[in-house]
Amino acid sequence: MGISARKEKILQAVVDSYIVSCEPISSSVIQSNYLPDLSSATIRNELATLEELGYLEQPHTSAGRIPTAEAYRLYVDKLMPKRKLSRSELNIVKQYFNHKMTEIDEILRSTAKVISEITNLTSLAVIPNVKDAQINDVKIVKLTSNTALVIIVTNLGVLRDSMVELGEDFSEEYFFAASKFIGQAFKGHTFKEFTNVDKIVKDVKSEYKKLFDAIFKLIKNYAVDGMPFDVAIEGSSKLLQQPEYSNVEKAKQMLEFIETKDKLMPLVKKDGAPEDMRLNVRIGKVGGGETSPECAVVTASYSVNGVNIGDAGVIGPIRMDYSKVVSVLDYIGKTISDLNEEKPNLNNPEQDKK
Amino acid sequence: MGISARKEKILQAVVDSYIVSCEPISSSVIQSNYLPDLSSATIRNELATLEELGYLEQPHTSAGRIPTAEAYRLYVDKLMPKRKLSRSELNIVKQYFNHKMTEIDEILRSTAKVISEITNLTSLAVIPNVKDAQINDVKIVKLTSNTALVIIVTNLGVLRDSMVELGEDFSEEYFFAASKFIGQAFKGHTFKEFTNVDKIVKDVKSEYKKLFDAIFKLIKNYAVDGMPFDVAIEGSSKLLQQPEYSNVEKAKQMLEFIETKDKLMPLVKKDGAPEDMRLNVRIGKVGGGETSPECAVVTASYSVNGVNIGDAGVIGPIRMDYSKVVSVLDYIGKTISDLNEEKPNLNNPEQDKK
DNA sequence: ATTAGCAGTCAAACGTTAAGAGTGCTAATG
DNA sequence: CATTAGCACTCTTAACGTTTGACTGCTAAT
Repeated sequence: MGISARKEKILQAVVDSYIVSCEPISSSVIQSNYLPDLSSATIRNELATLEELGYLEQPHTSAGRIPTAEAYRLYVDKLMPKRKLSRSELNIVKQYFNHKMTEIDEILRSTAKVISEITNLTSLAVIPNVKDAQINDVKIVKLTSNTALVIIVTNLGVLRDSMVELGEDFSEEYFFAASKFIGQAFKGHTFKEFTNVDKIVKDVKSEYKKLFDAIFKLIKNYAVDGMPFDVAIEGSSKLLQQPEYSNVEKAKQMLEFIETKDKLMPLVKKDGAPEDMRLNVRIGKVGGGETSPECAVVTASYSVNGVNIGDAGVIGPIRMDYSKVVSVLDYIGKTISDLNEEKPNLNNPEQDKK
Repeated sequence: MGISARKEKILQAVVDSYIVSCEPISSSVIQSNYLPDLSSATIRNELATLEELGYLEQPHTSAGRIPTAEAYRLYVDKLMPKRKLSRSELNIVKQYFNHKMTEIDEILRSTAKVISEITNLTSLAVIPNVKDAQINDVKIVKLTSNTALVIIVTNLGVLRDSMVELGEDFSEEYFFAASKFIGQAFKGHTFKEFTNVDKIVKDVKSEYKKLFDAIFKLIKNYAVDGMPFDVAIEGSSKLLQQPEYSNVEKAKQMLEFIETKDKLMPLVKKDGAPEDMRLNVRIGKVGGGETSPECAVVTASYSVNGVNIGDAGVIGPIRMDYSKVVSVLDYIGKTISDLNEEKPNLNNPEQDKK
């Protein structure tokens, strides 16, 4: 039960136009730039109905129309033109990803940078969880008399190291041997498998019990909470380039919102949408609560080897170039997947430069 | 060859006043709020001479005076009142530092957060170099067939790990043994000692030669370049609270400046000032070049155990509460030094809560 | 259903005026 | 000679009224 094809065309014209100009669109510009075969009066009639339907609004009686959140929604889902990245944009992406990346962190940080550079918007990248990552090995290294460093090697890369504290003073040799034993115990399993307490706690040699328990607890934490909270933000200043934030009050509200990273986290998780959908588009009062500003968040889930390593995307005014954003996110998604020829040392294969 | 005591009093009144109001200061407010025993006419005369001396300026003929960069300079060096932190401010600092911090990164990040929270300004913290840190141990852990992870334990904390790549496939036992040997070789030395190539390359067992060389190169890099480039920024949105950035253009320029972290780095290094001076105050065109905006940067060097671990401070409009900023930086400096009772596991000693 | 044409509306731009804040100068004072 | 009262002068800011021009909505014709 949609709207007529002509209405769709007109709506698309309004959104397309408004995205670049950020000014109310009049019937005459639609006519001259998009639909020269229709009279402006006809377009005016259609605009009036589109306004009744909730897709458009007028700042005041004698002004043009601007799209509502509904209009953007429809635009993204149906009307938006598919765009290819330009040669130079492709090159920018390639340059960012043509060197080695050892840490998940680094990949996401690069992703955020390149997204911001190409879209000219503020970008964000999060590491939501490593639940699905597979543990390849666990290494334990003695640091001081009662602390040891635990390194978890996964199929995605090396995890930010964690400290464990033990009451006793064990030797380096003890940790070396323990590493081998404990590494074997976890090897091949995903973090997710340790969500339930009592799995795989089979026959732990009593001498390693304490250490094993500490590391088990560590891994369980990863499985439950995901990664220690990390959001990378790039290009905050890009926000101020947008005319909707020429009002400092609005800009401040938005910047504050972006800075409180815990409010940002839930936005990249798609609610309701099917799990396999890679793209997540939120338009309007994104945070739900009253405090969250009117804005749009477009993110994509990125995978290496079929395993989700995180989400990245943009945050900005509702009026953004969705078409460009989507194509950038899409292309980067492919590029990241391609990164992964060797594990866990995610190199970019040389033969890529065909 | 300074200015008269009365002029200093008046100048201080202007700066003090302007810092809170951000509006041109008239002779009458100085009289009523600061120097009731002088007539406004006398103050006007003094203001006129102070303007000739380059300490003040008028936005237009019939306006009050605002301080120049020179005035702030004098204010900071001489006129500024010494302030004590309030009870609640002290508590904020304590709360930030009352849990364990294992990594240098973490300390600086916390420092940036607390500075921003108390001063209500954008803060920054950098890790300029670890040249003076002492190496306690070096651990090498096998990751994949041809890569290994190197962990350098210093008296300040654990360094962000680095990857080394070796042509051959060595066993875990090999790395374990190599760790012991190589750890011994570097133990007790500071990074600085490896600036010159040929020191301490005494008798390396030929079997470890290759690995040793790789790690030696790594440590030399730390010695020369310092830490891999890291600047933490907190509270960018605080910038927009300042009236000088109610103009979006100015705000954008400033945010962009803050975001290009490589421009920020040189600002925390004091040029010309004696090495032991902990405080670094820059006022005016801080970056030197034309592109850098008019602003002020106040940073302090922080040390643990007499070793410099980094610098942190604030960046904001020239009109900032220097007195408060200096006292905050000072107090935090002391707090950080106190953190270090155990090494390298920088715990906050329990007995601190007297 | 479409469209030409026109009256009506409203924001933004402009010019004018008035108010008010603050100075510099002059002349008087101790 | 330093200080100060007093006043004329300057310049910004706010307020107000007017004009301009951009669009629309409606009506009547095709």
